[in-house]
Amino acid sequence: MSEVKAAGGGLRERKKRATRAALAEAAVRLAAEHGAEKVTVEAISAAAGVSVRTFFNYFDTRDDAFVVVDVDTGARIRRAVLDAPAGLSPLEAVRDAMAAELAEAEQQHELWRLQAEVLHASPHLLARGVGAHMAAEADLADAVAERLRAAGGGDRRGAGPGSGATSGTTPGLYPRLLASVASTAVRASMDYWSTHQEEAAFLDVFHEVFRLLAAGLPAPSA
Amino acid sequence: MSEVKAAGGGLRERKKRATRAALAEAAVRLAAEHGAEKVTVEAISAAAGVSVRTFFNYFDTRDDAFVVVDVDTGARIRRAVLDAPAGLSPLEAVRDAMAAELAEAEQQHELWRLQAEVLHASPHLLARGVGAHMAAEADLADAVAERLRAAGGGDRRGAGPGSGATSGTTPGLYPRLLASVASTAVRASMDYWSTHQEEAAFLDVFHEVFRLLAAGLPAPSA
DNA sequence: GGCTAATTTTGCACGTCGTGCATCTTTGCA
DNA sequence: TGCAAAGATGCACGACGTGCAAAATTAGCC
Repeated sequence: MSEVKAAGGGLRERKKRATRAALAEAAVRLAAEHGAEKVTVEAISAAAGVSVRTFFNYFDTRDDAFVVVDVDTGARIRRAVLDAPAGLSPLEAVRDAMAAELAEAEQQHELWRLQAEVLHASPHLLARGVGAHMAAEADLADAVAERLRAAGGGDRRGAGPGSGATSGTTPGLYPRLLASVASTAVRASMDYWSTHQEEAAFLDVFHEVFRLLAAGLPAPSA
Repeated sequence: MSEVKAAGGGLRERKKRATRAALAEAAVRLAAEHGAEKVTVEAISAAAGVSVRTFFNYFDTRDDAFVVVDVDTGARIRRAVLDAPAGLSPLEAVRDAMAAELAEAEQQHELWRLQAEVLHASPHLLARGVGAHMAAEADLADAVAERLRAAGGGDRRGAGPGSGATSGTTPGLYPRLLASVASTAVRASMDYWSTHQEEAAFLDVFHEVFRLLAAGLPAPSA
């Protein structure tokens, strides 16, 4: 079921990662050219030089190939949130963790840009993207809850179940909200930026979005 | 392609709405009982007393049946946002519009509850729900932009493209962000509430979420 | 009631998706 | 080199989703 191991030095792991990347890239390029709905699994597989059956060894769904997310992004963000300076608010910690990750992702400029176009062209895939990030969202909520717990020390008003979480229990309302809102913020930033690529840099949009969130989404005229 | 007309007195329209509702209800009930993935279109169609082909006359996708959203919810919310008292902030206007809509939805208590369970059980469908609300999200962004334009009058700092929108142009960053964050807030509320139905009323969770948003998502301990 | 036109439902054929299973090939290791 | 583990492939099969044309239902009219 699309098992994917973390970075390993072995030749096997390396090849698997390469194949997965090749499939994802082929999917995005074909979708950018012909439209996502017109791209069959057969075409993607052929472009990547593997059989159709193999495609489904890497992705559970055709659409997953367009949305591909680096598997250990979640783990890195979790760590960044936990390791962030104690002075930062949860929102700031999450912002910085995501910014670092996005800056990295933006390095493969062309492919990322193509993907943004593809996702923007068919909202259907945007939703799939949200789904792909949903597990990561849960992890993020956990990380936030744990950070709260660490910061709160003995007296952890609002960190226990109800608005936070003890490690091992399910996160409360606040961590979940923060995680989902932050994910949405990324999506909104990408969506806006993908239609204004010439006017603004993505990271500028991203930071403006978090500024608005931290300010409580006040009317822009005020 | 899943054409659905607004409320009409004709016998034809009435029957279409009834069939659609019957299909959606059958889908949710079957999913709640057997798990969403195990429910075939054939089973849903049989339960609703129509042919498989007819199912696809009402829904583009099997999953759409689980996620069904009242088609003119979007229009009602738009109107509520525009008609809200001038003293309310955009966030408050959106909150109240959504609260009214959700209070209405909660009237079919049992079915709504079942649906919440089904969606929560398979995150896959939650994502589909987001997708279903995506168009509504764009409408909401438009409404927010228009409200800003109306409130700002001649001097509409931040309402024009860039952070708002003139009616007819595509919404700026702020309206899009507000719309997507508000939608996410609803989703987060439902998600949390669906695991705490005994402890808290849904609308209480909902209002707490918007309180947190308006406060800029501060750490709960502060 | 009966007739006609419009709309809806239905069956059928077809292509694509996604999965289980058996087999073959490649990799890792001694 | 030879053996064991893991991945790739082909094949069969059920389910999804769509176009098309025929049958059934409804609305409007006499």
